[in-house]
This record gives sequence, structure tokens and C-alpha cells, in this order.
Amino acid sequence: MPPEARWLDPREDRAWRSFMHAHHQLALRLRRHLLQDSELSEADYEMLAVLSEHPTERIPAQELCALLQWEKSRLSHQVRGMEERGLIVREPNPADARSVVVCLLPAGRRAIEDAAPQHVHNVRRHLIDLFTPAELDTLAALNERVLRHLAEEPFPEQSTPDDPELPR
Amino acid sequence: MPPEARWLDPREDRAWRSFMHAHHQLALRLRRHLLQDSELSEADYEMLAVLSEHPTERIPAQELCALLQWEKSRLSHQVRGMEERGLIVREPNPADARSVVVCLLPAGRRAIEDAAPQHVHNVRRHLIDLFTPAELDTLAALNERVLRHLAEEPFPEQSTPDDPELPR
DNA sequence: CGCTAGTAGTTGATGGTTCAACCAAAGGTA
DNA sequence: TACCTTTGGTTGAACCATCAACTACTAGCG
Repeated sequence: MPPEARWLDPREDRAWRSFMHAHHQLALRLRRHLLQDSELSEADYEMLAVLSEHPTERIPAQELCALLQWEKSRLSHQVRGMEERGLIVREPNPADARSVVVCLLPAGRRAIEDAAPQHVHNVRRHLIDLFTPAELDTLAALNERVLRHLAEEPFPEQSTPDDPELPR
Repeated sequence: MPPEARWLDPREDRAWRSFMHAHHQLALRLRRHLLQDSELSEADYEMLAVLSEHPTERIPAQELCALLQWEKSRLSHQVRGMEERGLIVREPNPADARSVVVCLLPAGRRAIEDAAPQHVHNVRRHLIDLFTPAELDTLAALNERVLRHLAEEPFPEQSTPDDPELPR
């Protein structure tokens, strides 16, 4: 690996840095707005949004993970907190005793409905409204290419981390 | 605020979700790779990268904050940890006794030089190489528009948090 | 000089995210 | 049935980023 291939050229560097910084700054801003005019974190909001859009307001945990692109462990921690605050409940899944169904509670629906108008407004102001419809499609297409590539080439699992023990 | 204006239309939603998810997944993947083949976190790497690219390898803390787009508190915590590991040092700034200059140490240079080839390779594989040069420019332009907008409209500071006391 | 406001950086608490390890149920296969 | 593997979910520790409060220094102004 030659040391002269070390960094990116100016065009690449610009794309790379803007990609990282734009997301970071936008997420920060939205988090602050959300915290200012609701009692919800971004994670709270996202979960309530997905649940409240779902026709039955009940989603199996695994499916929630996929929709939110979260790890199961993150979902578990998040659900615990929101259950304590009375926004959702966990119920056993009759179809599979291992599984859990996450259900929206009235307090949860109220919370998302209170927070949504302001939050959507902020998402528009800081992202959507900056672009024409065609540009929105371009933005989506470029980002989806990144996602598709990552999904196609999963992280190399070296020797399952859950192994019984070293084969000494 | 009419409740029917609650959410985004499909095009907007697609742009919004892909923007958030793409960054999240990419950052996750890069973090894992970096952790796998170096002793550096992403934050460590970014700071060493900026320092090692700088002609003098010495940057005042405030300037570092601007370059990395970090909060001063985050920089402070990060610097403490990296100083303990012998990668950098803090030196007083002769021009201003409040200020601090962050300096790259030989061990820091070695760390970044060891990690860089693999990391750059991964950034290329998972982001850069997915796009043509023209697309990279487009990606940068779109993301920079978000950044510029956020910079122009800073977060509304309500009553400075550091206030002496309530004017009772 | 003495006061005040602002700037640079640090600190400790808090909350969020990931990782590794674990438990329990389900689904093979012999 | 017994065994093994896979899948669904939980837990606790470690790590990271943010916030609010604080110290120390600077600079402007009377």
C-alpha cells in the first residue's frame, strides 16, 4: 500500500466531508428543536412515527428493527424507556413465544401528534425546502446507492462472536 | 397548524429517510472497519487526519473545532483521552493565555499513517467508488446546500444559558 | 484603575449507541 | 426423543456526544 495513495483528491474530499458534516449538523439541529418543543428524543420520535403510520399500531420487534434500521439491542433499550414513560407497551406474540409486539398507547399517539407538526416543519425548513422535486429525487438516488451497496456487502463476520469457547 | 399537513409526501419521505439511513449505515460500517484494523475511533482518526495534513502539525483548539465542526466540549474530552494515550499534546498558546494549541506527536503520526491506507480504501469502496466524478460534485453540492443553510440560520439561543441569575 | 462583558477551555452528569454475552424458544435432523 | 443450530430478545459495560455550569483570561469602557 503505497503512502502516496494516502488521501482523497480535492473533489473526493469535498464530497466525503460534506456528506459527513451535513448529516451531523442537520441531526444536531433537529434534535435541539425537537427537545425544545416536545419531550421526545429523535429516537422516540422515529419510533412513534413508524408505529402511528402503521394501520394496526402494533409491530413485531424484528420488523420495527428493519423499518428503523436499528440493531435489536438498541430497540430493546429504547422500548424499555418508552414503556416506562407509558408511550408504548410490549405484548407477547401469540404466533411465536420468543417474539414481542410493540404497541402504540394513547399517550404515545398524543405525543407524536403534538410533536409532528413542528418537527415536520423543521425537516422541511432545513432539508426538503432547499431542493426542487428533481433534486430530491437525485438526493434520494445517490443516498440509496450507498445503502444498497452496504446491504449487498455485509460486514465480514469473523468467527461468530457468540462462540462457545476457544477450541483449546 | 392543520393536522392534514402532518407528514411528508412519498418523494420527500424517500429523500429524507435515505439521507438519514445512508449516513448512519455508512458511519457504522466505517467505524467497525477502523476498530478492526487500528486502535482508533472515528473521532481519533478525524482529529489526527486534520492535524497531520496541517503544515505545522500544531492547531489552536478553537480552529480545530471549526475544522472538525465539533463543539468545544467534545474537543476537550477527546483531546484529554488522546493526550493520555500519547498521540498528541496540549501546549499553552503564547499569544493568548486562555488558549491552547494541540500538537501532533510522533506516535500520533505513526498511528494515522498506519491506519490511513485501509481507512481511505474503505471510504472509497463504500462511498467514493459508487459515483462518477460528476455525481460526486452533485453529492457535494446538495450536501453543502444543507450546511450553508444551517450556518446562515443559527439555532435560536433563548436567554444565554450562562446567565448570572434571574433578574428577580 | 476597576468594572463588566465576552471568549477559551474544562468538568461532571446525563443520555444515547454499540458490543459481547447471555437466555429461551423454534426448527431441523437423526 | 435428543441434539444442534438458528432466531428473537434482553442485559450490562464501555464508549461517545451533549449540555449546563464553572474557571481563567482578555478587552472595552467609564
